[in-house]
Amino acid sequence: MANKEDNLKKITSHSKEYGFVFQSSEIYDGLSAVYDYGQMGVELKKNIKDYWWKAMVGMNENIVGLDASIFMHPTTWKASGHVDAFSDPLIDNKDSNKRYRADVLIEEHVEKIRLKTEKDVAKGIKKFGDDFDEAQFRATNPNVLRNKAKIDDINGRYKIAMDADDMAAIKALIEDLAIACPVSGSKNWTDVKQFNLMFSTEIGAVADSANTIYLRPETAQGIFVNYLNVQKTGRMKIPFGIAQIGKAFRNEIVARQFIFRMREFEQMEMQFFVRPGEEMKWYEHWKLERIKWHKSLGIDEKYYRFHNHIKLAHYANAASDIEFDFPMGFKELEGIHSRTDFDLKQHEKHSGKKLQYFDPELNESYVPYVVETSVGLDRTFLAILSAAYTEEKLEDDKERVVLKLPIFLAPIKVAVMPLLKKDGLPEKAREIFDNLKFDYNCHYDEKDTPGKRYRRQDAIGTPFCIMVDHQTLEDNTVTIRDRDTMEQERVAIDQVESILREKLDIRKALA
RNA sequence: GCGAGAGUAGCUCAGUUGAUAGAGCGUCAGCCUUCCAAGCUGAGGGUCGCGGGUUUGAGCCCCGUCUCUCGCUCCA
Repeated sequence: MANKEDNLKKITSHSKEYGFVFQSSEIYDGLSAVYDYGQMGVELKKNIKDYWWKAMVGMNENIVGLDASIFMHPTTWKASGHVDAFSDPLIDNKDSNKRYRADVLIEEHVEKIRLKTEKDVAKGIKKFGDDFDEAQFRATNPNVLRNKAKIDDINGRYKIAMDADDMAAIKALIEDLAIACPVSGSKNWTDVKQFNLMFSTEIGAVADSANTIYLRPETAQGIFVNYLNVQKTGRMKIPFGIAQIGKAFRNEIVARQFIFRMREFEQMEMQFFVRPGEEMKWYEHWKLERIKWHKSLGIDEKYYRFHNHIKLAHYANAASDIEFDFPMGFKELEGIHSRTDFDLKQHEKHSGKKLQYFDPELNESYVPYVVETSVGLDRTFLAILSAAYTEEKLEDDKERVVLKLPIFLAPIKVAVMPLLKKDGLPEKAREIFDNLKFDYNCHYDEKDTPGKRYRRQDAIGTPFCIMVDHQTLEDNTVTIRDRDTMEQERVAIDQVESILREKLDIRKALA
């Protein structure tokens, strides 16, 4: 385990050293949980996006793309439930240093009181058997009534406080109820702090609370509010999907573990609109399709597993995660959710617009059900990087660090190098480089010994190196060196392009 | 937010009881001409996280502050 944790450190520093990922605003000591993609990272990230887009939009006739704005009408987030569900009142116990959700503490307290009543009822049943009139007992027993009044009072105060965003009142409630920390047993609490997980800002020149808008915490809502636009203008027939890649923002209380959990991150998601009643069929379909996509990257299957949710979000009736064995253990990489018609219904309600689809086959209109696939782009990036990062022991106790990236995702596809920096070899290598750069990201490198140059390319995951040597000048052949096997193959220069094209073809992966 | 640890060159780090800031690697230039990182010569690079204090004198001692890392709470 310590070894694996070490691995995350190694990947983080390798990422920095070779220009994959830098910490944001590093010259100002950095900004926690925000990262920038460097010259290599931006290429890898772009290739992942393209590959996903190709698999989702390119390969499916009934899926189209969308690029919705990050800013949306504030009512969007009321409708989606994020305004209410995405803000947690938090409180710390000063003695145990444990943090709790204030609402959970209060709920647990209420639950305790409720259990007392149930205990009393159970006692009554035991004592009086069939003669026990439970309904009457619940309606008249002084203890029960007292407890019920307590609960109503607590819930009432809680609701008033929350509706008014009155955190002091929440704290007062916790103190009045004499709730103690389960760990320290003390009632020594900090003030209650509200953590809104959505970032907000103001639109318009004049700051005014009426103009508060949010940075989207998920890209999905942009799809939902556009679903009818796309359906009508694209003449889409159910079932169909809308795919989108975009940034999302969450004000995580604690966000760590490199790019795994960031405040600003990127999602690749697809909302699939289906006939009500058929959602489970499509849910299963997309679970299979999505795991297939991950496995098409060629990473060992043991890195992946499904995790089915038992506790569901407010909008879902089934949910499953594809988890990846990151350096810090199995964690969520992608979520596949059956979101029912919750979101569209909510938007109908809040907008007053009909968001129904007329199904010619059934000759009826309905609000479609939605199956969502949502994969973290940055997490996919980290997954690929951590699976690719390899420290190899070679003969003579030598070591090499190589990124065994899926070759079609590598930032640089081929490096061209002259064996020596003289005898006309650089000119010949340049010629090959200048031709290849139209089709592939290429590097030209003539500095240092060949071995050193190979290792530099290994470190950034370049799958192929083309070496121009003296024989090249005689018979127009070069060697192509393979990143993973380190073996060289001598081929004619005019075959290089077709060889590369075949090796980098994604047909096999996507078939 | 709490607790713990850390902050000196691009990276990894050293820096004694307080006295002109160091190494290795990397980078760049030149030499060498070599197919899997270790040849030679040279150069560049630091207001020691920031601010204040003690002192003739602070990378080092004291106070404050910021940031990062780890743990806890949270995580469609």
